[in-house]
Amino acid sequence: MPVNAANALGKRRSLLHETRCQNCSLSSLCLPLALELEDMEQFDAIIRRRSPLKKGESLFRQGSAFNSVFAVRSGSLKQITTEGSGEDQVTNFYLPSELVGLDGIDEQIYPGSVIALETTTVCEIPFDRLDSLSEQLPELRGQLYRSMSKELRDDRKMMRLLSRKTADQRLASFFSSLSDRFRRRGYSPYSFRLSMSRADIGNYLGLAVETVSRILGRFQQQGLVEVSGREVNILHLEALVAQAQDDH
Amino acid sequence: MPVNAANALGKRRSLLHETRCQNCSLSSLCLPLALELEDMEQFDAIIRRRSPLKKGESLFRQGSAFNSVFAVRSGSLKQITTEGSGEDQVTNFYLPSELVGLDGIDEQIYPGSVIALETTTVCEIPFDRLDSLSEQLPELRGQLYRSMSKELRDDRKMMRLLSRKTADQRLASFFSSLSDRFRRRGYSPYSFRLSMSRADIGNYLGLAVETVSRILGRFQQQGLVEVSGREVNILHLEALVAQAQDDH
DNA sequence: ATGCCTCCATGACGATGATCAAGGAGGTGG
DNA sequence: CCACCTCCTTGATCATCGTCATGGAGGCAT
Repeated sequence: MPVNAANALGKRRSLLHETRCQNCSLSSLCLPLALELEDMEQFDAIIRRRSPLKKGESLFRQGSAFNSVFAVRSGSLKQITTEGSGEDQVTNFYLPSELVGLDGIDEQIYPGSVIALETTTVCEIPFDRLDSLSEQLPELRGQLYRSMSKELRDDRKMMRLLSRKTADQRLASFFSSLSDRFRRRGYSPYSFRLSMSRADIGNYLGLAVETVSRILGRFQQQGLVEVSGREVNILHLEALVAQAQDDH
Repeated sequence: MPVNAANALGKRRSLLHETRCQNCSLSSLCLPLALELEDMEQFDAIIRRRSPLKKGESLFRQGSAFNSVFAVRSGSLKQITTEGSGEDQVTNFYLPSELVGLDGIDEQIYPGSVIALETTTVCEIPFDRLDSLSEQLPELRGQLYRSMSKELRDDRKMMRLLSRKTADQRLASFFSSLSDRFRRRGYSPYSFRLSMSRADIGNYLGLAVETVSRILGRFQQQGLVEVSGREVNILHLEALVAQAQDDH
C-alpha cells in the first residue's frame, strides 16, 4: 500500500472513529453521557478538535479570554494559578473525560493556566454554543449542572484535606483518589504512572517536595506502595484508604 | 386598630413588598439579577417563602435529599460537613444574596449541613422548576452558570489560602473578604458584627481557636483592627489587604 | 560518552502553629 | 442575683513540617 494511501486511510479512520463522541471510549464518563444518539450528534457538531498538546504546552493562559470549555480526551493536565508576586499554586489535575475551564464562565477570563503534563488531546467546546444547545437538550443542561456541582463537592473535599489532614493523610488521599479515578476509566487501580512531578504533587497538597519524598519513602517501607520514579504500584489499597481518612 | 387587622395588614405588606424579587433590595446581587421585569415575575412564581430560621437551626442536614437551592435573604449561615468519625469542617459562610446548596445537584443529596448563625430568612428555589425555567430564560441560565463558576473560583482561592498562607495571612484574608462582601451589600466595610464564633472561623481557616484569638490580639496591638467580642472595627483596611497577599 | 540539566532522596535544624491547661467574660435560665 | 454554660483569652510546651544543604539518578543534547 502506498504511503499516502495509508495516511489518507488513517485520516479517514480518525475522522470516523476517533473524533466523534459516539465512538469515543469516554462517552460514558464525559459531558454527553446522558444524551441519546441523535442528540449526541448535535453535541458532536459543536465540538472543535484540537491538535495534541505536547508536554509542557499550555491549553490556555491565566487571564486570557474565556471562550470554551475543554474535555480531556487523552493525557493529563494541571491547572496553576499565580497570584500577585507569589509563586504558583497547582489547583487541579485533569484526567480524560474531565471538563476544564468551568471556572472561567463567571468573569469570562480563565483564572488559571492549564498545562499538559504529557502528550494530551482535548475536545474544545465553545461555551456559547454549549449554552444554546443546553437550552434545547435538558439532558445536556443537567449534565453540565452536575459536572459543576461535582467539582464544587470535590473542592470541598480538597479544602478539608488542606485544613485538617496530616501530610501522610494527604498523600494517602491523593493516591487513593488517583487510583479510583483510574479505575473508573478502565485502567488498573493498582498500577499506574504519575504524569506529574513530586513538586506538582507537593504544591497541590500544600506540602514541600521533601515532605512528599519522605512520606513516599515511608509508605514504601510500610509495604503500602512500591514507587520507582513515577511508576506506582499500590500493594495495599485498603490500608491506603484507611490512612486517608482523618478519623485516625 | 384591632390586632388581627394589623396582622392582616402585616401579612399583606410582606406579600407585596418583601416577598417579591422586584421589591427585594438584593435583586441586584441575587440570582434574578439579569432578568427583565416580566421574566422576574416568572422566576418569582417558583420561589417558596420560608419562615425565618432561628440561630442554630438547620436549613437542611448533610445527607438529606436535594430538592432546592436557597438564596439568603437576611442573616447568615455556615455549611459544615462531617466525614467519617472525624470532626466537623466548616466549608463556607453564606451572606444575603448568596446561593446555598449548589453542591447537592450532582448526587441529589446535600453534602453538608447548613446552619443559621443568627435569625435568618431564605428563599427556597425548587431546583427542578429552576432548571425548567432556565430553559426558557437564557439570562437566568447564564446567571446560574455564573454563580456556580464564581463559587468554583472562590474555592480555588480558599485552597490557595489553606495551602500557602500563614495564620496571619489567613485571618487578614478572612477579614478583608468579609469587609468586601459587606461593602457590596451596602453595609459598612469598616464596622460590622461577626455572626460566627472564633471556633467557626478557626475551623474554616484551618486554625486552632487559640491561634485565632492570639492573632486577633496581635492585629489589635498593631492598630489594624479593633475587636470587642464579635464587634469588629477595621482601622486600616489597606494594611489588612496587604497582609492578606502572600507576596510578603 | 560527557556534561548539564531537572528531578528526587535524605539529613539536620528551626519555626509556626497545635495542644494542653487554666482562668476570665458574658449571656441565660433558674 | 446566682449558677452555669459557652465563648474567648493567654501562657507554656511540643510536634509537624518547612527550609537549607547536599548528593544521587536519570534524561537530553552535544
